[in-house]
Amino acid sequence: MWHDNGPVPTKKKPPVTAAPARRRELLDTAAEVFAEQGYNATTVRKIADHAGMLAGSLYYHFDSKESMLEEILRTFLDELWGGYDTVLDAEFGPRETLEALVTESFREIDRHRAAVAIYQKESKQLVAQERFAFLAESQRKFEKAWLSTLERGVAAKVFRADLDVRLTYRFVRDTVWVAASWYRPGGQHSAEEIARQYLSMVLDGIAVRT
Amino acid sequence: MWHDNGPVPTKKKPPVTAAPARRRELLDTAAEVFAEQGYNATTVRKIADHAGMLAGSLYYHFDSKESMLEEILRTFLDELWGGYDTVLDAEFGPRETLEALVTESFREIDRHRAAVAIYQKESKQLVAQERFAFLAESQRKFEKAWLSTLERGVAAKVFRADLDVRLTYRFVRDTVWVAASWYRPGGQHSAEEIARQYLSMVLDGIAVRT
DNA sequence: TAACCTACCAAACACTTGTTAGGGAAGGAC
DNA sequence: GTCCTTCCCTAACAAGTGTTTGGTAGGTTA
Repeated sequence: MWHDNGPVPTKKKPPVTAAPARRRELLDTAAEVFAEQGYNATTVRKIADHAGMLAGSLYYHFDSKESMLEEILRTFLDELWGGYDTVLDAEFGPRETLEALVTESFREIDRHRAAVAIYQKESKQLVAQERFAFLAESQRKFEKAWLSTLERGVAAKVFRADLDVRLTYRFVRDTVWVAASWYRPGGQHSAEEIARQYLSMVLDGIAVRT
Repeated sequence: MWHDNGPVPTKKKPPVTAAPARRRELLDTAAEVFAEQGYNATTVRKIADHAGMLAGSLYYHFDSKESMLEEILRTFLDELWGGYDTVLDAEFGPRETLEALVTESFREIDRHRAAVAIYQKESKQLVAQERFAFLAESQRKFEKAWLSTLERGVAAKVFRADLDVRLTYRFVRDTVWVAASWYRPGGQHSAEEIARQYLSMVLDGIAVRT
């Protein structure tokens, strides 16, 4: 039987609340390795190598490999929804909303390339675990935002009436996020340029108008 | 020192040449598990479970987990290029070629859903291994076929002149293959229907023409 | 009947995995 | 000086990994 003896010094003290700079550094390198090799194929020893330390030392900062993954994804989604909510709250017209969402997405890829790649590759298997239930919630919000934008556009006659909005949603969603697998910040195209090209394709098509 | 004693009966005789039906069955279930859980997260014991046997028994049919993966991908790519080459050899106009390639791709997803999902998820990390060099070759052929089709279209003024063909190629490629992650044969839409919707979006855009 | 082949099982192998426990060096606070 | 905190190392652990070896039930062939 246990008695509640107040804040017992149970073990070490992993700094959970105020995130030190070192913690961020380690998460960044971990995200890089996860994105490059895949989560399951990444061993904690590889992460430690890239960080210039030994495997066990990681457990001073984090209490499991999985919790590193969770924190990486949580941080990314928090910032993503910061940007998205700003767009959605502005209550633009459907076309402008779509343009802003796409542009914002490519900006997030620019800022969180590794996290997006991980999200895109692993989220499908992760949502099954209750620990990663926040992924499912994010996906629902995401779907709702996009579907309602497309439907508003069809209703306002700015998008074509014969559109299958669910299919269109899937196409747009996938194309946008999968870009994280080939996008390199500082490459030929900026995030805004890619967004412009993509929007021009999706909105007006690649065929010459006759 | 060894002497060459001719065709020595080295070990058992794994049936490499003529593929028995059982082999195909096992590869199909393996592909299913690989696609669902990811290659690295899939243990040979899980594959054996799904096949109703024990892990060691798999090694009567195959000589490694990796060789199962290789055979799955090889079989898929062989059939894929069967379809693609037929389209390319027909020498349609650029727009018709693009339509045929997209349609053929969705048909392949319909037939090899699991293999496509694996290919899409793992190929990037696999091409580094020399064993999977055939993936790189396939990617080169793939890129060449698409780029030349797009360029032909721009030259013939059936595709817009301000198109960034490399970006367009990436968008189309990704959207098509990533569909394997949500497509379910026997679902609401047939492969041809999805192809039609997708082509309508890419060619003519989703915006209403003004 | 005897020999053989096919397709599997049972049990182990060497190795890698994520994780933990204890210790210690460096540096600031008192 | 001593104490304490931060950050890392050394060394090991148990569980899980892909793979191998030897055996065997059942059918086919000679």
